[in-house]
Amino acid sequence: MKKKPVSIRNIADELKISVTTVSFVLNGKAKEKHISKELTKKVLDYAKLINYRPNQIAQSLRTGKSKILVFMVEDISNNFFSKLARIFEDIAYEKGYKVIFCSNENDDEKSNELINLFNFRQVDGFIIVPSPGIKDTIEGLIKDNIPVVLLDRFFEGLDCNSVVIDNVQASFDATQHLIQNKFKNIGFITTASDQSQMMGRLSGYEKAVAENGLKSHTLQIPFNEIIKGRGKEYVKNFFEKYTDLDAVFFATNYLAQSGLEVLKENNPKLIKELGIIAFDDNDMFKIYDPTITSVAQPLIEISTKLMELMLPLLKKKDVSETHHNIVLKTELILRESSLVK
Amino acid sequence: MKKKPVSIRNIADELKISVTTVSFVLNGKAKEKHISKELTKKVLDYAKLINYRPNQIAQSLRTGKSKILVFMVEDISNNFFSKLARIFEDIAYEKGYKVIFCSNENDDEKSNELINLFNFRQVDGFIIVPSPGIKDTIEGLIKDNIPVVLLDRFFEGLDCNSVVIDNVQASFDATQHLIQNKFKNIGFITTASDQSQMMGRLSGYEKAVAENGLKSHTLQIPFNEIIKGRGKEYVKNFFEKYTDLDAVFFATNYLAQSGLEVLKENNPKLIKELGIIAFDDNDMFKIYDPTITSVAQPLIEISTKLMELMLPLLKKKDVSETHHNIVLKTELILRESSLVK
DNA sequence: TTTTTTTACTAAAACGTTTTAGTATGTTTG
DNA sequence: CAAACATACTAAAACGTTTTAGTAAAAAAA
Repeated sequence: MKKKPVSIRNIADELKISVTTVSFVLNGKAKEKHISKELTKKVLDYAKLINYRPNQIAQSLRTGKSKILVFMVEDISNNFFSKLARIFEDIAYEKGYKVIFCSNENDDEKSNELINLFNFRQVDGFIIVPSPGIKDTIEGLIKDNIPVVLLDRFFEGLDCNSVVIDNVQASFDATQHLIQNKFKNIGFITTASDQSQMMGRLSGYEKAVAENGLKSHTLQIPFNEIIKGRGKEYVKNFFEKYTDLDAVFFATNYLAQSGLEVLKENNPKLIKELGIIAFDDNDMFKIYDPTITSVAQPLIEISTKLMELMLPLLKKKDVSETHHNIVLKTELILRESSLVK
Repeated sequence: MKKKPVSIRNIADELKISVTTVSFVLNGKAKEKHISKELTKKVLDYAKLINYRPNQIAQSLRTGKSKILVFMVEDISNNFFSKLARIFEDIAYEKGYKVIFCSNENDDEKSNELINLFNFRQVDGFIIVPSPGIKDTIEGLIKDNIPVVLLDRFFEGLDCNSVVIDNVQASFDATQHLIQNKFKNIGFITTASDQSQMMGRLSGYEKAVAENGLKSHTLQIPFNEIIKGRGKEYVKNFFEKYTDLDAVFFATNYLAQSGLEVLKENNPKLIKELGIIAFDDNDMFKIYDPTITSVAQPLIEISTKLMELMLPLLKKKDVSETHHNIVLKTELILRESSLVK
């Protein structure tokens, strides 16, 4: 029943030539290998006729290249990451690479498990949004000459390719924007994390607040509390404690979601009264009431840069040469929630 | 620099035994193949010591199984599909399968291209949200004995495994709910599509409306107009034409998004006055004002069933035996938007 | 004319597994 | 005591490619 796919051998047999010749032709090495024009054409024509597709598994075994990339993010169901994945998918396919997406939940064990699962040899490269404690693992990959590009965050003191945004500036600008719109008591809700992106966002906020002689009010929720779904309680307590807040800046999109949820449940009219900005845009923000101002990351640019960094690594034999750290600008999308009230 | 991974050969050489023996032991066939306890232990211990991981590419070439599944959806950045992907990911990994996600944009050419790209042999099975015109392609896959399970929609007259929801019932219940809450002029906004899921949703709505002696008001937007981003205009015209609508039911989540966007732009207070239900839930619906009633699909159940149908196909040699069509119930999540106004 | 070079092609090894079809012992059984 | 069987192991083929190291004939150079 199962029709066996045609192989290079079938072509060779049919044309009474060797597999070597067929392989050379099919790999565009006809000239280089002195295969005659006529034979070259015959092979090409017959291959097309029987719709020959090379067995990539066999190719991989022989060449050591699988044409598969791993795109490991925190959570593929998160709006930011899924949008990014969608764009990266197209770029990768265009270059002949397939992509395996996976979610590490920002958990070290899960990250290591996944990286291990892919077993080094069976994928050509890794795009990784690293969890906090896998610096050594990443270092190991680089030592083993596996192409890696970090995304969204990086490790201090680890020389590795990365594509990130200027979190400090983004956060500074957003805060500054709130201040310009007359908000004076700006709360900052973030995760208790020493990862680069979160540190950047915090310091951008603090810088802006300090420069304007305002006080900072930050809530740093432990990550595992968020995982356990207890983030909302923290947010609730925060709003109860600082009743004189006139604005709030959420450092991630899921924090913005829980934050809005809490407000909706406990003090709905505050949603219209507070100045609100969320990090990472969401399609729903432009139809919310009020529409929510957000810090939008340049998804297309990020994906493009990722591939630009990845491609040379995939060609090279020595990956450890020079690393590049790309830092991209964000865009502050102004909407109703941050207007002077 | 690049340290070469250990192979079965290294183990054999080190222990002065044959690769065959090592392979048998490593595949748990020690007893069956009469390998002595002592040798078995020695192999296992040494394999663990040097952290042996089989080269899956070589395994794949030999066995013809890649342990990779393709999960093809309309658009992985769509909330519904990314949530589903996240859950399916875990289930698949648990069973030792990796997953390649891809987006077909509900486009036939793209679908065929992708299926072709995976080249039949290099992946073990396909989970597919089929675009309208790939019935033949799917049939071809089944004929070639490739495991396929359809998702979200199916083809009339094609015998193939599938996991879908009871769209008619879901839509009927949602409409009925609006009617019970005193809405009398219910609009239905959908795509002009003859795909099973959309037909089901339309007929569920129409049945409910007819049974209650109400008039149906439907807007069917051509799919390519939506792609071109012109969906909003259609919605706008619809609302302008039927000014006496008191409720609206959106047949997909992206339609709900454009719909709300249009209302927000042109007639914001209508959002609070209309009865609103959206097909497919969205995290933001519970923090919207008003919170939006939605028809939620059972994501975990869907993913579980998909895997339950897929696994036996992956074992069997003949895929074409009996097919199963799983139809799951949805849940109507009641929120403010559908309450009596 | 002999030697060298170029052209046109190929045999066979290699990638790392799994699996078939063994062999050489030792142990029962009739 | 031979025949049958069980135990413990292995050689080699196979999966479908790519690539190295060729060969044989024709053309060019000496």
